Amino acid sequence: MQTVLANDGLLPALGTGFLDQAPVLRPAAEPRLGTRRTYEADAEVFAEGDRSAFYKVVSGAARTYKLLSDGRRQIDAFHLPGDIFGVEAGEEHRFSAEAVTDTKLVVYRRERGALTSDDGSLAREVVSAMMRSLERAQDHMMLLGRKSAKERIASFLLGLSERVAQQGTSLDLPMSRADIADHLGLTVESVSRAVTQLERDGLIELPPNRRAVVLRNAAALRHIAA
Amino acid sequence: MQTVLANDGLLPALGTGFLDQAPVLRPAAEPRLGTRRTYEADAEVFAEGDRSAFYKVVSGAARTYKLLSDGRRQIDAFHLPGDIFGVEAGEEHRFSAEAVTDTKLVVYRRERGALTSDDGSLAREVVSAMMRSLERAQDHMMLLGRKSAKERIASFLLGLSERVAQQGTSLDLPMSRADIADHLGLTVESVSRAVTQLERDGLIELPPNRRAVVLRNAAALRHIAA
DNA sequence: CGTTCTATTGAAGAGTATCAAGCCAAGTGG
DNA sequence: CCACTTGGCTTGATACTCTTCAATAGAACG
Repeated sequence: MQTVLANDGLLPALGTGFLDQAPVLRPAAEPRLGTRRTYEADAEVFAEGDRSAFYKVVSGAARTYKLLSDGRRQIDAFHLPGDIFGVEAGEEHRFSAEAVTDTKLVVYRRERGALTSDDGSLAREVVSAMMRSLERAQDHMMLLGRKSAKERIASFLLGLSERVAQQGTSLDLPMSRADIADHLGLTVESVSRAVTQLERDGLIELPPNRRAVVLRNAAALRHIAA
Repeated sequence: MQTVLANDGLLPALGTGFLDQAPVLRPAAEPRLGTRRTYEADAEVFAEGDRSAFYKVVSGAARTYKLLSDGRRQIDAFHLPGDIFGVEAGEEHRFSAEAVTDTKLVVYRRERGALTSDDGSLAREVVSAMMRSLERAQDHMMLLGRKSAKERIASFLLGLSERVAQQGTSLDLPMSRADIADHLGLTVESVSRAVTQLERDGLIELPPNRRAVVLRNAAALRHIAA
């Protein structure tokens, strides 16, 4: 019988320094299980009610979202290379997922032994991913509940830039304005106006096609982000 | 060496039916570790930056929240009897917690062995609590990002009533309008207006002190909640 | 019975949504 | 290589929901 989540490890782990021991971004570690799949832009990865599995982004980006009956959409998160998403408590997904652009994922199906036969690093990664999701969700609730449009955009751009970590260079925006709007609880028009405003104020700079951003004044953005 | 998170259990558990095996509400099972503490209304349980520990509500209610520098507050969740809160990835709490009313909690400090010497049921409860938090957070993001004031109030009341599970009877509101407002991303005035509106429409009924609700027409509320 | 705190109600204003063009980049076919 | 089309982004005008500011009402407590 194989111990799944580190013996002697997890709960202290849940506590102190767990993430340090098992960084989520480990491109080096080739998973023993899981199959690589390619999705083209806007392709469905899974839908609400599908039997759950989880996924790790290799390249591209994915969005997870929920819909109301009248079509209103809330994108709870964008998932970038290295991120794990789709972890669920139950057997079925409670939200849907799609590729934002052409995307490669590793799919881990929940078959018996799929994780137990591993050395546990994937298991740790999964728990770590879950916690990371929770932390992001908490920050995002603050954004959605209490921040203005401008503050939301500033927060979003800063958060994205921290995650891709290419300081100084241009930050790619793989997602459309509609995606950003549905993530930030705004309309496309409000997103556009806030972005334009920040651009006019000289805090950011955008190329003609508007699908990338250079953060000209990250300090000022941080100040705005509140 | 003691296995912390059920051997052979956790990851399939993360997958299928884990929650069924380890229901969070188990008032019967007396925890072997953890100390009971009493807090009076509005007392601080922990603050952002405090060394993390986690807590189980015995009676009363707690709120966890974050603040922006200018004082705007977002209450990410209310915690009712049976709920576990305060689980963190790092060593420090990333948000603050206070008692909503006079409240009794069991405090589990993260000392080495605090969980390992247990039979694992607490560990399972903790992971389960984390997942539950994540699910609630996802639903709450939909509420904050996309629902109207009236929809938010309807969702909130229904959610609360499902959690206390006293169908038909009066639902206690231990928290103030300000708390509700900061949870739902509204102002006290908007909360009050939406509540009054639902009352005028005959969907709910409130006592003179306005600190409880009877759901007169749950079906209609569900329809509004979207 | 007054004080205090919370909740409600009213009026005015701000911020974002909605509706409607217009613009521009990228792709398509001649 | 150049119209033409298409889809996403931006911009403008107006509407509406929620906030803000202000006052009143009501419950709880001494």
